[in-house]
Amino acid sequence: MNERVLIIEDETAMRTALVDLLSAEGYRTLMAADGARGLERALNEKPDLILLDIMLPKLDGFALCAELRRLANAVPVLMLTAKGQIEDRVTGLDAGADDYLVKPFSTEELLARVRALLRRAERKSRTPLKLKLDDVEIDLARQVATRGKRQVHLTAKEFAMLRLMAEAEGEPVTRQRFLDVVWGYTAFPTTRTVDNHIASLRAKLERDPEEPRWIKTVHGVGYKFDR
Amino acid sequence: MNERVLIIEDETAMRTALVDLLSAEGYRTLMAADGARGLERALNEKPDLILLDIMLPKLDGFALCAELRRLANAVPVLMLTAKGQIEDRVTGLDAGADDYLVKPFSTEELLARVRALLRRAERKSRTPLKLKLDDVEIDLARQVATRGKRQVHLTAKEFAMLRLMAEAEGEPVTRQRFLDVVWGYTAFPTTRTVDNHIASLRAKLERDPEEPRWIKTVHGVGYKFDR
DNA sequence: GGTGGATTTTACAAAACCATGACATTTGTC
DNA sequence: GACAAATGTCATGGTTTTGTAAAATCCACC
Repeated sequence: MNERVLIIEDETAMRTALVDLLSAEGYRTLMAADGARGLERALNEKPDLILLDIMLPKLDGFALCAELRRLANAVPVLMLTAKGQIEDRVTGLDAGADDYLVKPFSTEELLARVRALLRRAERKSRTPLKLKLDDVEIDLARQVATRGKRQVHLTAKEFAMLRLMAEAEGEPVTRQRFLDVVWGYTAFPTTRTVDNHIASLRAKLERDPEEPRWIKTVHGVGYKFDR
Repeated sequence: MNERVLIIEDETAMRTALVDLLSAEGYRTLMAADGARGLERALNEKPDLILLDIMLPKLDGFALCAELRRLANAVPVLMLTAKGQIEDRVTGLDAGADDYLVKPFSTEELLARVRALLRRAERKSRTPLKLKLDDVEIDLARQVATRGKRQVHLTAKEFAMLRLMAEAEGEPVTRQRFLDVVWGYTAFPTTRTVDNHIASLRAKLERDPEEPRWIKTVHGVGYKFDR
């Protein structure tokens, strides 16, 4: 409870408005007026969420976000963009933002997104970093999998898919969502590619890949990880 | 009681007419004259129902509705469309509207739909997300059913039919309603198809499918779920 | 520029799901 | 009980979705 939100925004009026709004909602707020300080506070104070303007002195929002991700910081980022400032959401999301909002926006709209992002993050933090499937152990953080003593080699994509399913906590994940999250918004493989990776995951992890115990198909929807 | 209805409509005459009509019927009314404000009020004030014009300044009805759903807001939406404005109701229902009405409509027609939607929503909020039938447990939200330890596999259509019957709370559901709700307004299978799906539901869920304990036939009407 | 692994595409087979109609059985009515 | 209408059930076929192997491509690294 009482999540901490870092607001990185150079316009004073907007910044204080955001602080007031979020404080009134019960969030604790932190501020920064330029990109360099913003990055510093983000790393130092580990907020639960960042509201990030794109146009910023010193270091713009894209660069800041990309740098965070480069440092393996997974804090949820909600980008704020003036209309027309950004051609397509792709750029922002590629830099690693989790959602974006076009100014001017209504307060409720903002709060709804903030809540959604925090909920998603909460869920993420709840998912264990290790999975056990019969005799196979998977360390999602370190990207290592073992069957008994022997190492099982999984590729980066396979780990990412597994993590996404684990975060879904048993809910099915659609093929489209696999593509959006694992592949990103700039790559466009066919949805059949997903099936192939599922097949290889099953081949490596399931006792009987023909009758999967863990990675289940949800016909017409996608796949789910069954505990 | 005293449900709150949000009216999003740019034509002043129509808007005041709707407000007058609904107020006279005992509903509390809220208004918005364009899509952006409409979305804001919808999120802020959480009405029990929204009357939504399609042609709107700022943000049209389809987009508004789709955005609501994206934010996981399930408020019932009744779309109002001028004749010829919309080729098929499918588009609106695809955007997540619950019903639609073509202008000009009679006041009684409108009130009937409003009542129907509110009743349906009320019911929905009352129906539990899990059903128990002897040893079979059904989680309608996650779409998983178990008999003892073992999973019982139900198809998407079967879950949808079960949910519809559960929401009816023991009232019989007609074959036509099954088709309208589960199959949608674009598919037209014969009513016999419904019977077949009922048969497979019984085969999977009933102890003795010949003498169903839960899924009862109401001769000349349809089927009901008996608790 | 060659090599090896990862990834994607492609193509085809298999499985799941669904719709239909025939025929048997049950129900309601007279 | 006889009849007609409604429902149960099964076999069948068609369509969509999924499984998977093999070929093609990509890409980092040497």
